[in-house]
Amino acid sequence: MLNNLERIKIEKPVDKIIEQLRSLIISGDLKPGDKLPPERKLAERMGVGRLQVRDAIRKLEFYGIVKTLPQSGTIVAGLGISALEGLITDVLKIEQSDFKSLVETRVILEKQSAYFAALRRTDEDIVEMSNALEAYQANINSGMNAVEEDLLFHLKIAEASKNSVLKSLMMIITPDIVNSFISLEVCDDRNIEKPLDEHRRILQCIINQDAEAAADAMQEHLQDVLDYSNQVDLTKSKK
Amino acid sequence: MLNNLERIKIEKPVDKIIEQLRSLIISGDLKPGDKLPPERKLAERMGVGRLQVRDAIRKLEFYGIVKTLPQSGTIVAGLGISALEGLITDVLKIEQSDFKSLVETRVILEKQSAYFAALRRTDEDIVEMSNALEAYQANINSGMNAVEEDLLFHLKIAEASKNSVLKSLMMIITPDIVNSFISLEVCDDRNIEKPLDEHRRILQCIINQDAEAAADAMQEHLQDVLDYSNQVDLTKSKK
DNA sequence: GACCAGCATTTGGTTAACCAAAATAAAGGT
DNA sequence: ACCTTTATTTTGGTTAACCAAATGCTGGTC
Repeated sequence: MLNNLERIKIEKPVDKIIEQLRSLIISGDLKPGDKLPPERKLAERMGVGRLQVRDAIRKLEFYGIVKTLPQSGTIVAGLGISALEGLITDVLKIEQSDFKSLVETRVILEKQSAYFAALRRTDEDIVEMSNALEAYQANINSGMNAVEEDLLFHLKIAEASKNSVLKSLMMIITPDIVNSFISLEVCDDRNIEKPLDEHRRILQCIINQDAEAAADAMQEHLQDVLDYSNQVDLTKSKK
Repeated sequence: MLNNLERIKIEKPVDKIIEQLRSLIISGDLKPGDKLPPERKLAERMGVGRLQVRDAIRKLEFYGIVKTLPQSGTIVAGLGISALEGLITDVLKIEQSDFKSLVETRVILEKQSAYFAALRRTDEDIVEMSNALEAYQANINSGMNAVEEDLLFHLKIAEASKNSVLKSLMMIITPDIVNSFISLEVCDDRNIEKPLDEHRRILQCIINQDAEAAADAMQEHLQDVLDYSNQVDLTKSKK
């Protein structure tokens, strides 16, 4: 309904600064490893406040593009110029991920997560996953919204996979998943029993340490969403 | 050599603030959707400067946990409390990812990336990937370090996969990969021809639109690193 | 009584001044 | 001539004051 309003182009000032930093680096004389101009100089040259430059550097540092040493300076990290060129532009666009890519990637991560969880789960992991599943079931039975508990169950699987990066990436895309689901109104109240059964089946495969079956069960569980995302993509392409 | 020095526990103040915010949210009365205390109150209550609270909120906002509206307040985003509990703790630890998880996850992403690239690549993508491969080859032939060009080739494959999220995630973990490689000195100068051949083979599979073969070629290409990461993991567990 | 204009307060955003650590330059001693 | 030591400048980090927009309140008007 308010999707039309979302298109207000908010060119946040920090993004413009990042863009200028990008051209500064690409234009040449900033090899990886040597330090870029101090914050004051950058602020002055770009005609903006120093705090905004600071924020831009923070964001770049968060992505590992630069490394700032206190009271010493900010250096560009090991990643090279050629890679940076494509990198920074997409850092800016990382939020506007399209729904299809989002779901597609989620399926990949979840499948592997279930696969590794089946191989590596401990007894404690089983308890955690079972508890999450029960909370999910309880909310469904009382007719409440169970989106949180649904995600919590998937998160517990990721924990059982013993792969911290896999779990972190899943958590990174999870908020986008939720937002997309809400805005697209996918979470309608039909099919309240089916996902519950699928969750139970996934858990059973993990308990049995059958990795292939767990991955398949997860694939099937997410297949509906995947199909839906393809439909959405088709309808959106008409716009 | 300086790995011993890396263990200096730097409990950055902003992380402590995030931790306190977490307990604030979990402790109860902050339902998702309503706004948390203003920055000044938080700074006063925690006994820290306001700018640090500000940075913590920025970081949380970046992860989509909260949403800050200018001149109005900061609200916690849609994601629920139960999910947040596990989420924020790992946001703090997202940087210290262990090498094995890093490589393992990279293999997953790269395999799928090659798979989709084979299915969806355009003629323009082929040109881009070929150029990256040539640049890689040129640097190798002249005896220079080709890490950047190596990654650039993989990045072009991700672009050809037409999955923006997949590409973004790969770019998120790439800096960590590079840092780990450097600190562990994996990139020794032996085997300079083998990866080049593997790159060519991967590209050929993608051009042929043979998705399975492309994924297998990528798997084989990264198998050495994967094996090495398992060794490292074993040696590190002795420490 | 409902509604709206206008004022005061709240709140995130911004600026400028200041601080301490680090790097650099300079001086002095060997 | 070289190294050590010290003083100065540079640099990121921090604090406090200020700004503009947004919210809530108040009083008046219809």
